[in-house]
Amino acid sequence: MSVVPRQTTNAPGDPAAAAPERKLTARGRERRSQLIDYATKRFADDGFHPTSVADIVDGIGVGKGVFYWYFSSKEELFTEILRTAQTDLRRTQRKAIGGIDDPVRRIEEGIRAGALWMANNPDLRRLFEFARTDESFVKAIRIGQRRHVADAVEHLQAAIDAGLIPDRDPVALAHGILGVTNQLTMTYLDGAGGGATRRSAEEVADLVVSICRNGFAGE
Amino acid sequence: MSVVPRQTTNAPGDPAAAAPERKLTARGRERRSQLIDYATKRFADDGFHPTSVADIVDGIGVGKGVFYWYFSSKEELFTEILRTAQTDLRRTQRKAIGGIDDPVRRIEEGIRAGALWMANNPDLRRLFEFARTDESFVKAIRIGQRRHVADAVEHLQAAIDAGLIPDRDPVALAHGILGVTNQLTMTYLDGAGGGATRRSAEEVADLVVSICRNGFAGE
DNA sequence: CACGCACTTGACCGGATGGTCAAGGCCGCC
DNA sequence: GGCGGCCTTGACCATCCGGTCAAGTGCGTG
Repeated sequence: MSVVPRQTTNAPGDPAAAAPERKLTARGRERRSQLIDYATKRFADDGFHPTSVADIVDGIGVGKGVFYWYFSSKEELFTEILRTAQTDLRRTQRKAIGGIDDPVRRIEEGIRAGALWMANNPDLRRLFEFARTDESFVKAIRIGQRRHVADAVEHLQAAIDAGLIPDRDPVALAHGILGVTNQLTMTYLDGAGGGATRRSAEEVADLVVSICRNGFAGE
Repeated sequence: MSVVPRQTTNAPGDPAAAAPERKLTARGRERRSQLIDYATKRFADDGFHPTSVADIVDGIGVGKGVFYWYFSSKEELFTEILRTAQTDLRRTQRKAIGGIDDPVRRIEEGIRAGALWMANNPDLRRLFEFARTDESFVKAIRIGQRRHVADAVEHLQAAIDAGLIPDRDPVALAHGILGVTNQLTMTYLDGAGGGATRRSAEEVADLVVSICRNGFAGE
């Protein structure tokens, strides 16, 4: 019997990674979550490539078949983690700016919520960062990032239209905000701060907002 | 023809992989550069882990032994690439602010030079980004980043002392600048810009400087 | 021209990896 | 109590990987 090598290439820009889509009982759903949680931790700690499927199932204490009962491949698992994380981040931000009317405050609270999410989910933040550097996942990450940027642009444009902030390229601004958020949360909350003082999540969020609003020279 | 056992390894008890440190002829130096250049490209295109030593030597068209004649391991090669890239970036920035006295202009030209370097060395930028996500290289990358931040902090502090910019945490500011530079060069110059307009390296550098200086609200 | 050393070859090794599968256990439901 | 399907096992497979090494090749030098 010939071995089917790999099922990739469907429509361009649409990575397949078909999930098994099985009927899961309560027990099954629990095991699936367990796999996702444990894998997230291992991927964040040791990296995606260095973490083998055997590492994951051994760490949980189950047979290898369990993994492939719930996921069709290691890539699919990772993509699934990314997708749900992006959804959660977006929901968190939307909720944070819920009842606010002032566009500038909407921007600021959105930034703060984003920074806090990164601070509270350091594993997922690391996974995002890795995914941006790996050809296999770059596409998946960009879908969420594009949406993320679009959300921010909307509020920036509203503030510009209302004459509340200067008229500058809102897309570039949105990317700038993203960059500051990533870098500062990593530096101050992931142990990457070389000699930098340790800070709480709230302090870092305030710092991010302040820098995004004023830059280094703004009044 | 008897062969005297070659003594390639250095002093015993040295656990860390060290460079072979051989006497290289002109031909040898050229080969070494060729390996570094080709590996840089492959690492940037396909990723560090997915690129095997066999890929590298096959791509160049030499035997596997050649690789291990010049480098003691794949990790050592990568670390070497990182180190020389960091040195080059720093030198470029120092040169760019050479004859400038005004602290604010020094900051701005430093940022611009950094952004231009990233734009002109997209492969190395990607390698930096990956290295930050991999436990094995995080330490190496942080050495350079710490120095990079320290340079920026020095100029920011000078500007603060001269009363030219507001007195805000210069370390956080420096990290913010780094984050903006990385994100914008990636977005606009690495093909990661989802629908964003294509821009020249100079335009992006100006954008980075502007955002770092004023944020989204600064006048 | 001959000698020695820088350089190159490519088969080979032990081990790890992603993924498969036939077989068996377990649980809920009739 | 028995049946069917969700779940689990773990040996097995083909392949690949980083790294080694004995055996050359060819160039610079004396």
